[in-house]
Amino acid sequence: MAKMQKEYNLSKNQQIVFDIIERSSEPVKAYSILYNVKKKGIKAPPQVYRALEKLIKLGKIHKVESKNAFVACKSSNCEISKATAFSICEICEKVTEIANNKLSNFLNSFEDKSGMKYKKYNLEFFGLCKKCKKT
Amino acid sequence: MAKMQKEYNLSKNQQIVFDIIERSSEPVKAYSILYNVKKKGIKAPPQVYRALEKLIKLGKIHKVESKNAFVACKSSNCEISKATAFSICEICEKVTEIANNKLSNFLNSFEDKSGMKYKKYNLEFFGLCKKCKKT
DNA sequence: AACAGTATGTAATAATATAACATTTGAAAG
DNA sequence: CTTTCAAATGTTATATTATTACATACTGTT
Repeated sequence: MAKMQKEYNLSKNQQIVFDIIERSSEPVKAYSILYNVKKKGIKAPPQVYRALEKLIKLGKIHKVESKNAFVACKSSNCEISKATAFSICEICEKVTEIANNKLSNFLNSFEDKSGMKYKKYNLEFFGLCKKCKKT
Repeated sequence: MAKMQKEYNLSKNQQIVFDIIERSSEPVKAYSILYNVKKKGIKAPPQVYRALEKLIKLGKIHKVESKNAFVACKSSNCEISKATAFSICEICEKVTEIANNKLSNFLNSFEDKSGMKYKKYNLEFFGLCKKCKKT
């Protein structure tokens, strides 16, 4: 039920693109999505990019900037995408969204001397994941 | 003197590219650099991208991922680029590197439950700068 | 039915980045 | 000084990522 509520107002193309991203275990690139949805009638880049743009606005996906790739948002309450953090393994390239209250509280309330009020942030951590650290 | 020490081991192309970026008051895009260095004999993208890659490795510039653009590092002690934070105005697009010990201490020591050890991070804050907030 | 806002389809092209290979340079070691 | 090796350069071509522009269709109001 909660799941249906999350998704029932997506348009056809938005739903198709979202499904691809949600089912992937790793970040998906725009042209990889395009390739995978050709069979569903989506043929051209703008169709994909428009869906991506809307999904980001809705907070259903995030863009991992350092990889130009997209992941589904894991936190069900992430209605609007304004605070994102990822951990990225430099060897296996696994990307995980970080859900950590201490981190988000710190960053959401962060202010520096510039007098700028921050509404949004994106943080990407790089390092070695558990598995790759061992090898 | 300190300045010379900072720069004397850059190669010709690296120095040319670095000069462009350092003199700019805003992030510079790779192809904008390319356009500006044609007169200096740099003619092709790989020449620019190779210089950028090296300069990033040296910590002399950073890439602002959300803008695909490059800025000179402001903190003179930033020998190796491993911890970067920027504030980005959503209206005027001004980008400023954030140097804040509380922030960098917090992020450098951050650990989450994933067991991943972070060596590096990039953080981009978005909001309205002082000027744009008023208008 | 008329309207407004959103979404779609399509062709073309812009912008960003890398691959591959030949050549040159510069510093260190013999 | 010359051999050597890593780094840097020059060059052509191409891969990858993203947007512009414009025509059409769908959806939910009034």
